[in-house]
Amino acid sequence: MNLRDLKYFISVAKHQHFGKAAEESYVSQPALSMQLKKLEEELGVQLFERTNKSVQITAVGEEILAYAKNIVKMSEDIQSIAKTHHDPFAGEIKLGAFPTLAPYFLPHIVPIVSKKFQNLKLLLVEEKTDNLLESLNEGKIDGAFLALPIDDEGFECTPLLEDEFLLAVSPYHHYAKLKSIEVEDLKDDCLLLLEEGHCLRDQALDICSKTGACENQNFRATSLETLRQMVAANVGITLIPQMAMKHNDGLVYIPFGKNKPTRKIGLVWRKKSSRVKALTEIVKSIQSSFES
Amino acid sequence: MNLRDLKYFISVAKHQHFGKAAEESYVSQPALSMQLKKLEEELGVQLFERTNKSVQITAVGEEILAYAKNIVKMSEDIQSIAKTHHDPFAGEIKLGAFPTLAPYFLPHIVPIVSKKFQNLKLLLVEEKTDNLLESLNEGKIDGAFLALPIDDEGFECTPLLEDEFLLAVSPYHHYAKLKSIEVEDLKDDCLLLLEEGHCLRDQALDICSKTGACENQNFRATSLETLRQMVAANVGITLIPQMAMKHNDGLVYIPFGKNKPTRKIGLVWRKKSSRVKALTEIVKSIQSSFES
DNA sequence: GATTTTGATAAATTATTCTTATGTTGTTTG
DNA sequence: CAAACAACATAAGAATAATTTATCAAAATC
Repeated sequence: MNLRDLKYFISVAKHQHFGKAAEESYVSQPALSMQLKKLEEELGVQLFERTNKSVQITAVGEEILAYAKNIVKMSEDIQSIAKTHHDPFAGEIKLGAFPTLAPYFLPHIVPIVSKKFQNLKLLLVEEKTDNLLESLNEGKIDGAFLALPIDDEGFECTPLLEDEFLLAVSPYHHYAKLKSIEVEDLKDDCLLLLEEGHCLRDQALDICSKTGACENQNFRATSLETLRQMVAANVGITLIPQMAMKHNDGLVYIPFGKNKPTRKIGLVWRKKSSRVKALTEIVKSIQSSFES
Repeated sequence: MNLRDLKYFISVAKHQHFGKAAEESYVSQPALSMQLKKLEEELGVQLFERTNKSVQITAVGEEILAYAKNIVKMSEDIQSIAKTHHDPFAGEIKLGAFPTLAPYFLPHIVPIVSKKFQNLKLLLVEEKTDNLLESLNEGKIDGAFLALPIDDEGFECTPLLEDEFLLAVSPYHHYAKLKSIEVEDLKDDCLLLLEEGHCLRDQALDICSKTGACENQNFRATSLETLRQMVAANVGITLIPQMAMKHNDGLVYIPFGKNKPTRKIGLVWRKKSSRVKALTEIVKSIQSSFES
């Protein structure tokens, strides 16, 4: 069986005439006759009763015709699906971001991207980095906004921005009056950190280990907002990325002086991703939005 | 696009491996790779992301996969439909008989045929001859029990039996005592006949015209049973086919002597009918039932 | 009765698809 | 680290399949 044969079949059923069907199918009449004969032989049933006067579909033919029409329709559906996806800037694209980035970053870039690519549906996922990498690998998402570097040969990473860490303290904390601070000054402090699995925690720990600062072992926040509340309550101090900084949230943010600790944010995708085109264009549009 | 390509596609999606898919499809791996590549080019979308390590279906691929599976399933449905109809003595067969034959003839032959061809569903239609011929031509029915001869080149006719006409009279009629009668004896009689369109009427008129008998113009029955009632009420006399004769119906049936008028009943079908095999076998089984 | 219509058939050509052999790339292993 | 392996892509020739043109045969029309 063959899609083409089914189309011939449908055409003959429609016209009840081999010649007209052949014309409609842009083939010669013998070609169509032969294919139809072959189809009948393959199925072992007679699809039409032919006389010189008329071509009549049989009962089995009628039954099969319904299926044939459905099959051809679905094959056309496939082509139309392909066509809409043919435009790389159409269809759905699934992006992820980790939890300490998503709520502060996505609200900025989503309007930019969706305005530029009107036919692109952005589906967003907020997950911890490890889960995002797994989803990426499994093809569940097309790209992820992650803290670079990502060490995986299968991935392509494009840096987007460098996000500065600030020291967040309560207004009543003795650091609150400082205009700036150095990383080394923290060597005797204990920082409040997020629970395991957050990359922000790892980044902060990394900074701590370089300076001698330690982690407050009594508490681990489950979200950055919780952390913010804890600092406001003067339970301790922490590092907050500039992006997550809020004005009038009851906290004092102290910038670092010379060796500013930062996190580098970039978009990551599978090298062989079928959405490479869309992803690189998304990166471009985000980058140009930073320039203005 | 092509049914085979879709099968290849489904197989690769299933195994996530070209080699295994090729094995399952009984083709070489390059053949499968090429067809899939062609399919991708035709559709203008990438169906899989390929690395040496893994084969992953794309989002579009996933979407198309669902359709492809459906298409392949339906093509298998077609084959199974064909297979069940492959037995020429299976499925439905539509037969017709005219009204003055159907109620007396079909009850005899239906049990015989349906016992012999257990998988054959008999659908029966009772219509006047002209309508049956039209239905036959249009393929609405596969065969018809008609009074022969039928003059149509497109039809095949097989005679089944010769049905004798008897003269039906009331017990109070002056013919009632006769043991037999000749057609010529009716030359001064007026017969009760059926309304227009019944072949029995035409047959009776034919006999009348040969003998000089006339039709009773005051009344035309709509069915043979009505006619029987009229004769019983001694309104007139008529010709009744032997097949429709009843015992103890209050009528006297007088057989004709030498030149017995008869109607010849046969099965008629389109020469090119797809059910020729079944029809000829049905004829055989009916004929052999008469012998016993 | 000649002509036209319509589907079937035949032979040659063209197109497609397959197989085998080989290439390329990345991974695993001794 | 090189060799072997695994997996998909590519190439060329062979095998299949489908198409076209020409022709036939049956039936219908004028």
